[in-house]
Amino acid sequence: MPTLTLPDGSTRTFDGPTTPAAVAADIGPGLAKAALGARVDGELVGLDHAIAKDAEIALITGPRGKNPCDADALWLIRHSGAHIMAEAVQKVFPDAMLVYGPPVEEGFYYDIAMPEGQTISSDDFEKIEAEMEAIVAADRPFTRCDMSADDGVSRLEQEGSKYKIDNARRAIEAGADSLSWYTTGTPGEHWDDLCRGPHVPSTGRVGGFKVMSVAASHWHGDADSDRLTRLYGTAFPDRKRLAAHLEQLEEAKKRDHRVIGRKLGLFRIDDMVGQGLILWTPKGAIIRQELQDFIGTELKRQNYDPVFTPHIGKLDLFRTSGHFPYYQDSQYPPLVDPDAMSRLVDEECSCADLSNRLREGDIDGYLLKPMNCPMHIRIFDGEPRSYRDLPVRLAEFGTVYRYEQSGELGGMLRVRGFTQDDAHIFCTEEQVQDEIAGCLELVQIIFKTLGIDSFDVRVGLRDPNATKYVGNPEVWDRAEDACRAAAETLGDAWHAEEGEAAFYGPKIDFIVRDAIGRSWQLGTVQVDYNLPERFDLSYIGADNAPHRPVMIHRAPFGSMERFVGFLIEHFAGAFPAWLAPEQVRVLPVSEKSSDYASNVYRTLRAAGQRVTLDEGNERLQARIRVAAEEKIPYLLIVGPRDAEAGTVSVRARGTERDLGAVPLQAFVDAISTETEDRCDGVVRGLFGDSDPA
RNA sequence: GCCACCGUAGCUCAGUGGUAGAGCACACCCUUGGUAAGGGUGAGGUCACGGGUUCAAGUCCCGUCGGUGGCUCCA
Repeated sequence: MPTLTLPDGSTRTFDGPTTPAAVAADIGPGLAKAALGARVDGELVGLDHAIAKDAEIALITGPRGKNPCDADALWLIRHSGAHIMAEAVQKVFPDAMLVYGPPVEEGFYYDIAMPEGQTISSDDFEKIEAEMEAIVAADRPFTRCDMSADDGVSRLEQEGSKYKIDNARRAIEAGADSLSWYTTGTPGEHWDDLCRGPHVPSTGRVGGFKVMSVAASHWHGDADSDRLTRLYGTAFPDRKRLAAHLEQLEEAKKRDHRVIGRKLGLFRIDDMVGQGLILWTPKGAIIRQELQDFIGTELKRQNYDPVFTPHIGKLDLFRTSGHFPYYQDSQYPPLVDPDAMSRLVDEECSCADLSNRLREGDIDGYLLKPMNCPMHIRIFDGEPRSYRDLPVRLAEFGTVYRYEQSGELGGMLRVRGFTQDDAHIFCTEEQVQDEIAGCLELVQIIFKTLGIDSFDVRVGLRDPNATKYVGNPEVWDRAEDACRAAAETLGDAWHAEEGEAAFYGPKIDFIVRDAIGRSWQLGTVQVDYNLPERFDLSYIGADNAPHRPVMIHRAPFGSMERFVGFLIEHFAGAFPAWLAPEQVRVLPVSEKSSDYASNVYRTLRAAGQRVTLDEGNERLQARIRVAAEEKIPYLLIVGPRDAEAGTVSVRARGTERDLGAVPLQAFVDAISTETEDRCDGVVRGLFGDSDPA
């Protein structure tokens, strides 16, 4: 006699074992029709799930009206969508073997092993979708069939799919004592697939779906294992929500920094220069320079010492740091000294030999620096240090080069040459906590000033079961506590991840998402016990004995390239005035006002604003449209009326008309304050509207 | 690096093996217009690059380079 408790606290008692479907029917026919699945004692289950004892139950239904779809409902729909797509694929490609098809954040995928020589291309999507359409239209029930583990495995062995056998074995190893299949329709008659479920009650409940893309993947995520075809799809309860999702994706693409960057002329990647190497055009350079100036003032406040170091250094430096040859795969090959090169040519040295001898250290060469720390360490070590000198904070916008795999490169977000807003803090063990706090404060100032409020903070801790870490455990514990405590000061969301620490120390990373939903690490703060050891760093303590300093690596922006790439998307190109490459554009109504317009232009220039004068012979509307597309924060429209009164008509970005006319000097003062204070809304404040755009 | 797709004017894109196209941007002319596209004319191309098939290739095939998405990596 199970008694079930509903989310509102009410209870219902049943005579014997029951199912969510029966519970829904008991409540009402509407709910019975709308139900997709249920959570029973927190576990997501199908409507046919047997409930034999008292439990808490929440029925899951599709969305009503314009409400967003419940996450559980979407999960069920997409999981079922993956099955429907798999069935369709096997109809189109009968020899395709299925591997694994889970729901994911934006939809689902199915990994498929295609027979030798066959591929799925985007041209096939239409055929697959047509088959899916037929399966959905038939509205066949998802029917679950359970088998004992032994019977299930022998069935799979008969069918001969090594992938499904593997899935089953893994499930059994994880503790499953039976295996289940889901049929889209009648078992024995219709298509089925090994699956733990649950699913929506019938195929018709997957109301809107689309095959999105095809990509390669590896079995078990192992690059050395079988190559699979991964087909991505998405599904929604209805076509309307699918259409809304697709439209949202289109919108997101318009925010892509590669699209906006080209449109606004912020940066270029040039084939002739090389993959993953950013050319900062004048407009993009302004944004970067403003950011560097911004953080520069904060660094001064926090007593950092700026330094400059070269782009290349001897291989021995990076042998000592451990970067070479350990990370050789992600470095540009070393540069060999010209004299040494001549000798090698005389010796008829082969490439393989050269590579070996560089690795062994027989010949020296130079490396494009993959990190700045070894250089900063040599600066620290260049003079004797007393505990009274600590902490030493060396800061540099240091450009580093890493030979990232070509398939990984993307716009400004993943590149081969980038400039870190890097600094290394050399301090005592006791100072670590305060120094980390100082670093986080920097990150906070940056994020707050730029209005970045959606980010993840990940505290990377060591994996308690691994032995790869350097430094002693008590020191690690203290550093990890310091990282946690510092993250705590950020208040909201941070999470610790075991095993995410670097081998040399724990770290705090700041992670954001780009326009199309991918995660990227921006700022980072890392404690390092390894490099001081490798370089044998020391300072003289109060006890007149040498001690090992601790190093902290930190880059609040991460890299200028990635940060600006992200920022372009964050602002969708509409930068606040202090960052905008062009802050103000003066638009004379007609040539009659061009003298006054020049006067306005010169006044703003003299006040240090980045201003242009558009004297084109287009109509005012056309010039406004162009300026609006260039996302210029302020347009000053000046005509005879303004010339007469000595005013400017201010049109702020994003407004339909000008805010009104103000005396020229009032505007100059307001925008100067707005840009100097790196804030928003001062100009608008002139018009009694202090809301930022 | 791997798999799939893509590469035509500065940009966005049409183009069925048979003479290279459009819109925007650009230049010039007309227009002097008070808040998101006034009109006209013109210039602009080794169809990514290199081979091949064919009477004929932007179009078909192979290779290279580059881009996109994903996988794998990411000190």
